[in-house]
Amino acid sequence: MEEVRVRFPPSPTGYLHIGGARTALFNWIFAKKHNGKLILRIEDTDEERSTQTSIDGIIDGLQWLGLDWDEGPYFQTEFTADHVAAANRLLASGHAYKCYCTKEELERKRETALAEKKREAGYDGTCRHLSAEQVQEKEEQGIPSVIRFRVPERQGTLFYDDEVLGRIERAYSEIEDFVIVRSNGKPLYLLCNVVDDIRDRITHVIRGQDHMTNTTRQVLLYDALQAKIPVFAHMPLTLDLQKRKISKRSHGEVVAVQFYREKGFIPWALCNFLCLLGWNPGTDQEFFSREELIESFDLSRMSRVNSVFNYKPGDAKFFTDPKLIAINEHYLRTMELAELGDLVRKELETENLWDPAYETTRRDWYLATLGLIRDRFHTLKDFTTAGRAYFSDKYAIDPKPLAKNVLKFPELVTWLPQLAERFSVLDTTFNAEETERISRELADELQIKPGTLINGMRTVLTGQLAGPSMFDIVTTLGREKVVARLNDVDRLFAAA
RNA sequence: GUCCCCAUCGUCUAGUCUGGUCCAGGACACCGGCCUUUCACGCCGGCAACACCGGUUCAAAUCCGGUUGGGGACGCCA
Repeated sequence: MEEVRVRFPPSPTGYLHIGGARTALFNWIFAKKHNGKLILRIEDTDEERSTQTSIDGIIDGLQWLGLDWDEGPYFQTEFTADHVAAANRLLASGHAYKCYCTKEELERKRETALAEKKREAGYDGTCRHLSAEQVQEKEEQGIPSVIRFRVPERQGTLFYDDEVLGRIERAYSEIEDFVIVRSNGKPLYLLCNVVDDIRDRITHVIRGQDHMTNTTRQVLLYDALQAKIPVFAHMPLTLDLQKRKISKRSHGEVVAVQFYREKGFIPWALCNFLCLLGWNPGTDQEFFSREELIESFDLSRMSRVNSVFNYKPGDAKFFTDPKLIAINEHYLRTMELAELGDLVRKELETENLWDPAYETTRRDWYLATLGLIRDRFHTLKDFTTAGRAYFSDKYAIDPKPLAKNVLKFPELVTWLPQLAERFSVLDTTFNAEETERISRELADELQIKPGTLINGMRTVLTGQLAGPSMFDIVTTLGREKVVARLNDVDRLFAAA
């Protein structure tokens, strides 16, 4: 059987956004599923808009997501000779012709057509039937020209069979003679893309529905170049709540892959979310390991309906699609602790909170602590913010619990040190049961609710309103830190 | 405007090809309850959709036609 070869061909004119990442993901899964190859090709023929920063960002983003490729990155501009040769072949075989119409002329024609509101398919064919003499004359005058593809003057429709959408048809008469080479000699996307796909022996072109009109024209190109037409699969698009195509321009960083990296998302969680946009396995399964996704994936289960990225600007709680957050949370609290440990390590390192002992003598403590605190967290960032008190003695006290659980009870300034004193004599018995017993006992003696002591303790020890069971916190932190922090309670009153 | 694609809960979607098991299933979000020293997690329960009209049929979310709605494309961008 023929080797499956797919490609991801981003144009480096901006960062990698989630739509592009989704396209890359589906191609990646497809390649893996069929033991095929994924080719990364940077389509940088638009010299004015292509940037190195963008190239780096795209590659960086793909790597972060864990989407690896088998060949490339190739750069389209390195194959200009191929593209020009193909254009010349088309010219020689009569599949293309030189067009001397100027940009300005065409623009004027377009505008008048638009004004009359009866705009027909593109180019009017002025240069299509130029005689050899006329062409020679123009050449001698040095009039610049572009190369246009000569769309066959056929009755009926052109069609191709899309793996997702079924048969797609379009009347030949609806397809204009499109430009394949600019007047400066630079070949255009439509041609380059086909020439490269032929050279790279691409078998399946999996891309967005926004390419559908390109595909009909490219099918013509494959025929004219006498190459086998690949299988096309047009995926539904991802839109915003206003049903607009998502883009950097109108949506900003929330659609950038980089944003999720900076926000502390787990790369695979983003992939998992993305694969559910326009695809489902036909079962109720929503969480997939890589292997499971590759196993379950099938192009035939791709939806034909555009999906909406449920993002509401200005929402403090749901700063991106709530389902994406939910999926990230799911992974955060169910993934292997060792794996989570590696991800959190990076967070701790950037905050200078990493202790090498977490890899050795304190590894058990490190992983157990992550397991204790992760249930309440949303992203990896929470480990160094809300969870900071577990890894550092310098942590902020949230004003809300400070007021509610501490300042409201001024006597805590003596109660908590009292508690600390009783804790301090505990040695091997400094465990959850004993610390709880002692705390309740003291509350009883002071004739206050245990909650007063417990909640005050939580605020002082972690700076947080909420957290794990208080006595798990106490044992995790250890006697020394607990005693020190409780004794230090007066600083909170002093500061207030 | 022209061509192409699409149409199930607020969002992601199952079900449509092969009509009956669907007074439409799951997930997220939301609401309520349980658990609890806090907040979560977890568990239980609830709210919520077949765009509209007509046709075919004993029977339509499912097939057909139309309407409406949405999207995409219409560059010497990719």
